[in-house]
Amino acid sequence: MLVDKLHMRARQEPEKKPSLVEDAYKALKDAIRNNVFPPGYQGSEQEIALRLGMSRTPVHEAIIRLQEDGLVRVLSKRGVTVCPLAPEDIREIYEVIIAIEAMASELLAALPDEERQLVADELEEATSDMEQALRDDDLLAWAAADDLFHRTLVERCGNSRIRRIAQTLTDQAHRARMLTLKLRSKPTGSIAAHRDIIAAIRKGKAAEAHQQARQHRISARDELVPLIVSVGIKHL
Amino acid sequence: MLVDKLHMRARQEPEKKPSLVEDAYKALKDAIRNNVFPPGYQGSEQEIALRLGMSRTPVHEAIIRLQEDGLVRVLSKRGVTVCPLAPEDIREIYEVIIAIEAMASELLAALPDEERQLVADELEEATSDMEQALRDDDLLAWAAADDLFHRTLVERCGNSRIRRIAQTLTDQAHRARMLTLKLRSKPTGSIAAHRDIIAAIRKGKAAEAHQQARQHRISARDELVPLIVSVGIKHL
DNA sequence: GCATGCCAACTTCCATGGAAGATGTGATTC
DNA sequence: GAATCACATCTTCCATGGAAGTTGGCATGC
Repeated sequence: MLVDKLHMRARQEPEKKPSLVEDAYKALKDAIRNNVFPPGYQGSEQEIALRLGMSRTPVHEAIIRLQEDGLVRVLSKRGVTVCPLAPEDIREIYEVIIAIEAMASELLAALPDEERQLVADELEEATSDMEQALRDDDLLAWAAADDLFHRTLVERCGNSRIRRIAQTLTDQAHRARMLTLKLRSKPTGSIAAHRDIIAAIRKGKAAEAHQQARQHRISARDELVPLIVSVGIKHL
Repeated sequence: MLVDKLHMRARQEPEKKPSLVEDAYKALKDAIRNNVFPPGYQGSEQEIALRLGMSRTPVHEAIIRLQEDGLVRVLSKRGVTVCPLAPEDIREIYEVIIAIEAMASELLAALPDEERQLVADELEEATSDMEQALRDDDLLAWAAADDLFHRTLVERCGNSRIRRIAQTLTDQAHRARMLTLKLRSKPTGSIAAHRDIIAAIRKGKAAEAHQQARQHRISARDELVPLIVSVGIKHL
């Protein structure tokens, strides 16, 4: 235990201390993700503070961070509003994801052999979870496993900035993702695409991994964006 | 004048109102960029507030934003410190830039003809400025023109998230850039590379524009990172 | 009925004070 | 002389109040 503590210190991990700001940030982010505050919702910091049982200050500061993340917007003296996502925004987000994840895959494929195989194993596990979920007809489990695959991709690539950017983007896109999940047909194609990416990583073929990941996300975009447009949703 | 105001409103531009937080944010960012607060500098919000002639609150909130940008870090109860950049960070930043700008170029090349040529003209202008600066032996002007080229690339690509991410990254890398500017030999190669990118955009060849921009930034990374390592700088 | 202007009720924005935590210094103990 | 502990001082963190700005409604005038 003592060793653990020292280890933590040595690892430069500055010890998490739960602050009210952090609590508010997480709670609000979660509330937005799960449509507790639907897009377009407008409320006051006072009201949110009351709901979270804290003062206005930590709420205010959490909202500053959420605004930096692009999730909310404060309308100077008129309250804070949850940013709605237009199809245009989804397109933008996917364009960045295409570029970012392709780079992440490329970096993974350039890792030393041992670690590369380890990551590939993790990716493979997430992919078989998707397979299983599909057999069980459990869309939510499928989405969770798919999420895990893509999260692993960026978290293991060795670039903290890629990880952070990808996280912020998927936070934004989460609502759209949940919507389209129910709308489209069974996503059987993803599994094969994931296996292609994994294979390229295993072989250490950076260019191929890049191309496969890129194509996978391009396909996703080309499927989702028209779908969203077709249902006539202006924002969500 | 009245027309202007109406025009602004119509354009959904929510009217900039200079708030103290915004002032503090810009002032601090600028101070960090220009090494007024050198990397590793540690100070208190109180002190900064005094220096900027305002209360602690707006400074505190500005620092939250700067922390979100990755420029500073607040050490809970021990002051705020300016994040030093290790060579590792430079590598990370460039990896993201490689991916992001390649995508931006690709998007530019996919624009409708008219706008594409317009942007190409802008890019060409920045590039000839670089040429001129090189003839004048004015490194600072060269850097400014080079900056403008890359900024134009991402600002005109039609993706606001790409623009934002690129801006944040270049803010972080600015110090490193200024340092290496003096260290390396004359950057004559960039001009040809820029022209290749411009040509691809003019022709509307998305894949080629992507590849050219990517290669240009890869070269930059492969030149800068070893350079920084070679001078034995651990962080800056 | 309709436009106009005032006003009360909100909102964020900023200042300030106290609470709690971190740090370094010096007294105390052995 | 070295280790330990109390404490003074500095820091961020959070609460709260007042200032300034925005909005919607209501009275007023025609």
